[in-house]
Amino acid sequence: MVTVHDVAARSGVSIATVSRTLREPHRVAEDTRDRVLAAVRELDYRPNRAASSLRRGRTGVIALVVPDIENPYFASLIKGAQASSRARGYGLVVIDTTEQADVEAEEVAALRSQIDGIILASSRLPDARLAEAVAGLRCVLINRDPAAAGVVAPTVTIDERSGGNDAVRHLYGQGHRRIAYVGGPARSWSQSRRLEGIRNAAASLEGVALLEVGSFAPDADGGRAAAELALADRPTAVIAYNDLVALGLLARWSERGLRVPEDISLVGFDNTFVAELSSPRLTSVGADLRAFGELAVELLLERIDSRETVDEAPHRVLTPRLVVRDSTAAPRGLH
Amino acid sequence: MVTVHDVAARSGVSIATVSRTLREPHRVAEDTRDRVLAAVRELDYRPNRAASSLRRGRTGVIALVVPDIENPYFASLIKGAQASSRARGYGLVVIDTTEQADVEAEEVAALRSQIDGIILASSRLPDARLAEAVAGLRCVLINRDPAAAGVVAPTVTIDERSGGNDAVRHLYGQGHRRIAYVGGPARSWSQSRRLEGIRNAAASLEGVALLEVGSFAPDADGGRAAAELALADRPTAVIAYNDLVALGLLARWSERGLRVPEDISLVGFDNTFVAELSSPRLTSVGADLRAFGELAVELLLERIDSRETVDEAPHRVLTPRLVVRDSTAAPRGLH
DNA sequence: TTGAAAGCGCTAACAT
DNA sequence: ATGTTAGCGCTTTCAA
Repeated sequence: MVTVHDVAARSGVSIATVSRTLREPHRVAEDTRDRVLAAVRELDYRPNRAASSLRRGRTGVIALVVPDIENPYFASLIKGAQASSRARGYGLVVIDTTEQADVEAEEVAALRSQIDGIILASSRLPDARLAEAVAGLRCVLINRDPAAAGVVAPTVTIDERSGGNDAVRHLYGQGHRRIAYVGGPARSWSQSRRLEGIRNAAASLEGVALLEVGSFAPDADGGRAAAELALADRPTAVIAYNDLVALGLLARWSERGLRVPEDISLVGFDNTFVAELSSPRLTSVGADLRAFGELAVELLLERIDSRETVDEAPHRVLTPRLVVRDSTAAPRGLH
Repeated sequence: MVTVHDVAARSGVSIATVSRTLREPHRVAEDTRDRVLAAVRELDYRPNRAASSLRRGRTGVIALVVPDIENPYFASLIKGAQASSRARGYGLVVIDTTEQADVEAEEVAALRSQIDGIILASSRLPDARLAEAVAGLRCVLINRDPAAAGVVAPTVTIDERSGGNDAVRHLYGQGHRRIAYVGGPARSWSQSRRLEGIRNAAASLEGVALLEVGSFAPDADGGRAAAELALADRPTAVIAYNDLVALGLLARWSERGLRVPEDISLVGFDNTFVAELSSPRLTSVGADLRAFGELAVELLLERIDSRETVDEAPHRVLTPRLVVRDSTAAPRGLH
């Protein structure tokens, strides 16, 4: 293992100068710096992170906690966070809580002293436990209200209301007037916002009947389960809680001979990569998830670098975009 | 921050005894141990990893390097690795190389001194560079030949030949005789094995015509691009390099009115969760990817724990299973 | 069975 | 501008 001592010996300076050259290059004379850096390169010296962490009290590592790595939504989020933390010289450790609040709490507690900060995406912890879990921790919340009881942390969310609104208006513009919404988990933060946006849009648009189909699991099976019920009130278009639900609907409908978009239009949420996988491809409304992850990392690192503890935290809201693909068209009557 | 000193003070012993209680409980008197553990619990003491790493020369962290986190194949692999390393008390850091060999090499070099071992999944590095990258590193290779020039490392692979074989035999059993194969990247390890298995099976079965359709990108777009060509020689069934390619085929065929499995049967590879998303659901052959990830972690930790450097490395092969769903059926002529 | 003490590699305060 | 040195929290000899 190559240490500061080796580099110091090779370049004829003290170990302090080696460290300084790497951490505060401007405090070192140019020719000294050159010699040190040359030695660093020649020896392929890499500072030992454990030693550095111990001394500085910072680890250079941040954590990203997600409920499920396999979920395409979080996969993209992670991808973005990964890229952006790498670019800024931080390590990123990803924790998969397998959707269990207890695992989440325990992992955060275990990580506490080993990381400089933490990003909680779609935390499954109720407000009180969340506040307790992140107390005294530099932390950024994704998909969670900034007001979450007692937690002062930067927050980054998506304007789900606006997304719901866009979905309805898009369908309305194509001529749809009977629009169904297949909801996600009743207690979900996104679910309530999306529904709100959808309701608002429906109410403010002439002659729109909004048919609410209830709450379903936020995956393809949920969509399959909802397939029949969604058709009960004869909508000409359906909005699904997310892309996976939409694919479930699509699958079941296709089995019973219903064609999309000829017989019925379909809109998903989140705009994950699975929207490109189906046939027809899925019109979907969502934010750029990689950018979402990148933004969270940036906010966190900002927090970490400005050592002072602030009393107020920024709250950033991303605006989703509706991506029109092949699953939406004018209702049959208009042809 | 709670340290050994706090615990020592609270339980009336020296810091050495605290450390010993945690690392070698058997070397401490029972009542002492009880007192120390009580103090640990009361104070919620967690050993500082940086300090421990520095002293012991091991970090308690392993790395898993994958080409693309968003790929459902690797997502499942990660999920398994995550669970198994957590269970064994190790931290896991996941690196996404975004399919770039250079990034892979650089990340491995950077990680070198900060981890106890590394798992490379589907490395994009050519043999020579791979050998250089992992020299002197405890490492496990996933989806790579054990003989990879000069690297002595445990390997875990899937018996892709057997998978190819199963796919053909399944279709044969249903009555198919003209079977097409839409290949993946020509230089890919899995691709050549799968093709080999398919060829062998086709050759050993009475009256089977194998139609090789060439090499395509291993994603849905690759499948879309291959859709027409795959039909050129009038197969009654098609095997796709992987599930994503299969979904691409499915999508394009569906647009031109071809029905699966009524008009043509379709088999995917890898059995990822997307096989459940389509309509019809995709018959697919693959190993349990989570188990795959778990196994890799186990092999690595075994290597780490038995400190001696061994000259021979285990080579574990998983057998894939064919999961029959709705995309395969007897060819039309047999109805 | 327990304790005292050295030291892992690095950084930062202080001295020159 | 550079060097000397203390010490981060822990583990592990060595001695008692």
